[in-house]
Amino acid sequence: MDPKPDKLDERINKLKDGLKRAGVKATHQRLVIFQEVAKSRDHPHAEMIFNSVRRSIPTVSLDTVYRTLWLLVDLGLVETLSPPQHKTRFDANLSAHHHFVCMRCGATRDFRSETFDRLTPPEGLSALGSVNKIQVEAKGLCSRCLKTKSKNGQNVHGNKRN
Amino acid sequence: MDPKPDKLDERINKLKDGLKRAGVKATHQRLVIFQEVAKSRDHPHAEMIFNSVRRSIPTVSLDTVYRTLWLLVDLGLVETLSPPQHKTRFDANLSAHHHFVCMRCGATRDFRSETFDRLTPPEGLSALGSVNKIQVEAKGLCSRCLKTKSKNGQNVHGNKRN
DNA sequence: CTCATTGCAAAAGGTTTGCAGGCTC
DNA sequence: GAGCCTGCAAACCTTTTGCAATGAG
Repeated sequence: MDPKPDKLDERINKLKDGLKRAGVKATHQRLVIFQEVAKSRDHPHAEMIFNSVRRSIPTVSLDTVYRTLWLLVDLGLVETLSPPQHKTRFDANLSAHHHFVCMRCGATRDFRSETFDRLTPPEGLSALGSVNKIQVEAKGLCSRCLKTKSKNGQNVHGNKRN
Repeated sequence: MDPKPDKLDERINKLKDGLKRAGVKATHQRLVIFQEVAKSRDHPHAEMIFNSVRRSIPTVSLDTVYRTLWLLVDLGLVETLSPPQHKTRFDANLSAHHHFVCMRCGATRDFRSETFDRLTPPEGLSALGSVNKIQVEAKGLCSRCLKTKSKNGQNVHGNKRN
């Protein structure tokens, strides 16, 4: 949640470390972009980040924000909430079930768990809004992506993301 | 998961019911589109559905698929896996946490739960792939959307859908 | 000084919309 | 037969890419 300043500093150092280790340059843009993601309490999308960053770097461009974000994801310093495939997926199975999601290609499969079905929202969650369902997401890599992982680098079953 | 035929029939009837009750027409396209979503084991996106539907209705258009899917979502007969906002969201908080997601506007907030942190993948899940993290998603409507719900119909904080 | 990185502008997906003809009720 | 639906084409919005200029190491 709302990271305390010292916690934020710590993260920034981790970032600089990570950048150096990866042999990429610690540009002003990268530092500011990371800082904006790290200090936000919601999970911003690229344009929200773009707007915050613009306050300190008015000339920054949206594509730099995207490139930096994906770089940080590749370095393991930032994660995406959902797979990087902007395709809406549909579900006609309205009974209780849970999802295994491949964070590389976005493939999603149901799985059942009586234990997970019984989970209830923790105290205080209702402050954020109304909860309709509690669902568990197992995030990882599908067997297909596991196979092609080393070969193609970041490539995804015929999709390109570089 | 893989729905048995009788189960599928049952769903189709539920669909026809729902359509009639909503006072919309039970066109051939709608029936086939729903059937394709209902019988697929993964969670297809519009184009996958489009391709399946094309096998029985070669002249169907992609926008009809979209319109029908959103209609079914509005009628509560189909759900989307993630909010209908194709914007990738980023997260610099790598420690264990869980998400409250507004299915209307996509707003996402962290929440903590020691109980949820201790969940482990059920037996057999590894058949689908490797699991990196287990995360709980509380899906619902954020307080802001709860307020504007009745007023604007489907509209979302300045975004337009429909 | 050198090469990675940026900003720009244009392209590339995915999704939505306006309109005229077609089909359900 | 009336009006909802569909298909088409074009628009729209988010994200990606090619290129020349810039700046970090």
